[in-house]
Amino acid sequence: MDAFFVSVELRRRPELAGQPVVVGGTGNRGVVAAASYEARRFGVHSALPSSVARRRCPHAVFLPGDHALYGRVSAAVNEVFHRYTPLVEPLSLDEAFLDVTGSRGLFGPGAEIARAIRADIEREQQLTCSVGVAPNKFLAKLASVEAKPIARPDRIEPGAGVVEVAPGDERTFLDPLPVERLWGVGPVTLEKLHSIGVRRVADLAGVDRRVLATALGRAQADHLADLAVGHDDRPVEPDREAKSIGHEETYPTDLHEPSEVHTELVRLADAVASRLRAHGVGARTLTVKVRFAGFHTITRSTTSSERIDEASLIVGMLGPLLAAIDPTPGVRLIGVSGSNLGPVHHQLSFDDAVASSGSATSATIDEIRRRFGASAIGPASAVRGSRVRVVRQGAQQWGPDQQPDQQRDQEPGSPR
DNA sequence: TCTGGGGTCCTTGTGCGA
DNA sequence: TCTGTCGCACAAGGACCC
Repeated sequence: MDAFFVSVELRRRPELAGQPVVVGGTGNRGVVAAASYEARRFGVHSALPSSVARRRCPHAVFLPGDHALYGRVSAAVNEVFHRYTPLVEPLSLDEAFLDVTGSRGLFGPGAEIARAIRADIEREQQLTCSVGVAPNKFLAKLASVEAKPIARPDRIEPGAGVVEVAPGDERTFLDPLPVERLWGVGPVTLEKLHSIGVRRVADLAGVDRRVLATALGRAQADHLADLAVGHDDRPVEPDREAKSIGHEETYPTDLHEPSEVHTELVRLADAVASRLRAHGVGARTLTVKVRFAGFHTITRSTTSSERIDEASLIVGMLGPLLAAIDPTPGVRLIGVSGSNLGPVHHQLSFDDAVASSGSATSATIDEIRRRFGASAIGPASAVRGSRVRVVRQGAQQWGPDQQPDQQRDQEPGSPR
C-alpha cells in the first residue's frame, strides 16, 4: 500500500489531501510511522525522530495514528487478495505476498491479476497500492518498490503501479541496483560491503564467496550471494505462526525508582499474558528488555520447563531478573516478551486450585475484556493515580505522546 | 538529529551431559 | 578417573524488516 496510514487518514480527512501529513510521532520521543508524499518532499520519512520531522516540515499536519482502524482496513484489503488466491502471506498491515501460480488459468497472467487487484482496492477502499510481479518473493518485493511514486524536492513522480520482472530478466533488473536495496543489508552490512568494494548488486554477484564470508559470516554471505543473482526459494506461507509475542513501551520521562519499574513489569506482563491466551499459546522463554537513558539496551531471559500464559507467573519469573538491574541511571523503555511458544497444559493440583485459581481467573479477565474493552480491568498493582492504564497492542506504536500526568488523568480506553 | 513497537533471524559464548 | 570434544540448549546481543 502507498503511504498506507496516511492514505487511510485522508479518507476521513479529505481536506488534508495534497498537504504534508505525518502519522505518528506526536510526542517528544516518537518517530514517524508514515508520511504523505508531500511531506517526503521535505525529507520526512518513516522512522524519522518526530522532533527532526517537525523541524524539516513545520507546516505538516501531525496525526496520532489509529492502529485499530488500520487493522480493519488491512483486513478488508486482505479480503480482496483472497478473491484471487488462497495463498496470501501478510508481511505487515500494509504489505503481503500472493502466490498466483495456480490462479493464472482463471484470471490471466500475473501482471493482469496485479492490475485487477489494484483496481478493486482503489474502487472499494479508495486506496492505491503498488505491485511487483516476479518469479519469487524477493524480486516481487523489489519490483513493488520500483512501482511506487517517488517524492523529489521539486515534484512527486507518479509510480508505474505494476512492475514485472519476467523470468530471465532477473540480472538485468538487479545488476544496476545499489546493494543496500537487498533484503538484509542495513547500515552495518552496507559498511562491510563497501569495505570490500561492493556497491552495486552486480559487484556482489561477482565477488568471491569466501571473501564475502570473511566480511559477513557464512550465513549472511550465502543469503546475499543468492539474492544477488535473483535466487530465492522461500514459499509463500499463508499460515505462519508467531514465534514470539511481546510488548514494550518507551516512557515520556525516564523511570528511576525500582518500584516504578516493577509496576511497569506487572502492566506489560498482564498485556503479554492476555495476548498469549488470545493466541491459545504459552511461552517457555520469557525475556525482559531494559533501555537506559543513554540508549544502551540489555535483555535478560529465563526458560521454564512449562509454558506460561499468566501474568503472575511471568512477573514471578522476570521480577528477580529485573530487580537485579539498577534503574537509577534512568530507564526509558521496558519490554516483556515470550518465545518458545506452544500449547499450555494447565495441570492444577488441588492446592493450586484452592490457593490461586490461576487459569480460571485469567479466563474471567479475558471475558471481561472481551465484553467491556481492553481497559475494563487490569492488575491492581499497576494502578497509578486513580485509574488503571492497560497496555493495548499498538496503542503506543509510535512512541509516547503525552506526559505521565496527562496519561494518569486520561479516561481509560478513550481515544488520544 | 536522536532515535517506536512489533517482530525475525543470526552469532557468539557458556554450561552440561554423553 | 581424567581429559578432550561434540552436540545441544540456553542466554545475550545485534542487525534488520515494516
